[in-house]
Amino acid sequence: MTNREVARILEAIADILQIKNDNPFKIKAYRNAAEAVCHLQEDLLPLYRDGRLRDIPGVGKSVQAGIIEILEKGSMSYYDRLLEEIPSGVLDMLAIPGLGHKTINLLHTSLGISSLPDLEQAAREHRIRQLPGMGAKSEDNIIKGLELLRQGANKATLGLARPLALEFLQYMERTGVVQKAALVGSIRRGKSLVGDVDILVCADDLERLHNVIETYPGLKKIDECTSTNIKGRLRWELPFEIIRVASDEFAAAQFWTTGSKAFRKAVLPGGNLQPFRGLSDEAELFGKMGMQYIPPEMRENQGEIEMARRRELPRLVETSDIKGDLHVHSSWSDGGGGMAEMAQAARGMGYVYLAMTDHSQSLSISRGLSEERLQAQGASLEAINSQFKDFTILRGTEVDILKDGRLDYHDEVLKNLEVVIASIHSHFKLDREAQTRRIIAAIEHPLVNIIGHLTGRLLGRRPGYEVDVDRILEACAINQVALEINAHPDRLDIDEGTARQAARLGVKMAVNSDAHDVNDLQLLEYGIINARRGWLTKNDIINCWEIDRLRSFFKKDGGSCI
DNA sequence: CCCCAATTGGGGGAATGCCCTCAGGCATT
Repeated sequence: MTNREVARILEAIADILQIKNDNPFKIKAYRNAAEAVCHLQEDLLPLYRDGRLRDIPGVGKSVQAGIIEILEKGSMSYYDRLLEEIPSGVLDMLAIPGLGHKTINLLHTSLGISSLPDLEQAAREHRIRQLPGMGAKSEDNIIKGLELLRQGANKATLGLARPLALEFLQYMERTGVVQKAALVGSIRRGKSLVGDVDILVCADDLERLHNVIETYPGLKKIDECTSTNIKGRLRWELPFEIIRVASDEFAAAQFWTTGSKAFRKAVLPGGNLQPFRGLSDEAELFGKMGMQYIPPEMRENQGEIEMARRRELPRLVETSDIKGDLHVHSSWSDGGGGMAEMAQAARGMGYVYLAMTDHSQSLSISRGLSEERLQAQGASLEAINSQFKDFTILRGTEVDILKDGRLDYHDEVLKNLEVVIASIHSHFKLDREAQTRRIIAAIEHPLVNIIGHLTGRLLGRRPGYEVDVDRILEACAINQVALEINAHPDRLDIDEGTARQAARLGVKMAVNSDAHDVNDLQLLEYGIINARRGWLTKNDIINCWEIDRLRSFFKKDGGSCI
């Protein structure tokens, strides 16, 4: 059980209590504990073994007891009892935009709605508009929200699926039941939303393989079990498939099961893998086909096959190419770590620079910095910076783009910063034209360097706002403004398609973690995967550059601006 | 519920505008 999963249970308890209209401080306590567990740098298990769970700020006597129960038994009796009152189907309704705890309580108690299907039926039968505070529009929004949910249904973010898949894979390797094992399928290709976990294995002892899988603590259930296939579900109902092949077929099977379907069809139309038996790895296989090795992230049949035949594949960016992170929050706004702590962690990752980019004043919910506090932060930052010889903290901001396209700080304030990210955090529902003009106004502002999370999408939860990407890319190219690839696995914004289009137009990008604590810095990896899916090289990505080149880009030396 | 002062009891809410319906819930990181 990962920290994140324990946190999700605590969060669910808070949600149930809030729906029940319980003591607000109790709710807050569970939410605080969930957040604290989420931001924890250490695993809960060793903390539990050393009896140090209470050391976590926000974890008291009773939450500690709950966490211990979860770690020991995989469940928690208080949570189970709450679920009897408020079933999980009621909690599912929280995913619908516009429905919060109060409204859900009303729907549950007065109409007896306990699931998403119940909700849909009630909305279609116009029973919801009879409730106080609800009308025809509310019913409309509910139906729209349900449709949105259905689109993302049965898909998990890479951020959820990949760690679970790796944990499962490592478990099988640790038990020694597999001679070879590899992640394949859409997770290997790095898709941002995946349907299932596909793992390829070689295992001589079939019976033992079955036993080992049946006793895996992260297993929910097994649906199907043959000598070549084991299908079932992991935690969070994540489907998995284990594909068992002979040792001399492994490389060919790796190639075949990684896909994608379109790639397979184009590169090997007959699907005859016989000539590729006995190969030692995929590289050899590509060699036999007269091609360069195609990285899994590119295998979508979008021109990469022809390029590989001509030996013209780009050298894709790698995590080790990253020299710094340009979007990081600290406890000055809504981050969980101090500036020095974040800087040390970034330095520990081998970075040579880090931009501190806390929120600006309009985003009050994130304790956005007033111009005065921003100045104070700058002074503190300089003091920390002077302690480093081989590392630089860049003074920056994630400044809000206001409704009309103006920025949330005066130019005199922005002038003193080295990195200005401009992002949208409000007015998501402007029409396409207004939204596009708003963003272009920010791009044309001479002091803006990067546009943060361009579309604001949250994978599986919220579509991005409407923007004209072509016009935005054009404006970025003209004004020497970079687009962010926000690496958070719930965002991955811009997406791979936009990234590829941007690169073709000469628009530079920044792969940023948007970290709110030390752990989050590691999320940058997902951004790199997404960048690779967009065929990017280190030249396309400004935080792969030396600091001098980066600084000169920010000064827009070569641009037509200023 | 947790924390912090003390060892039983009091204090603690992230701020603000939008939206839909008519007072207040919801969304934003």
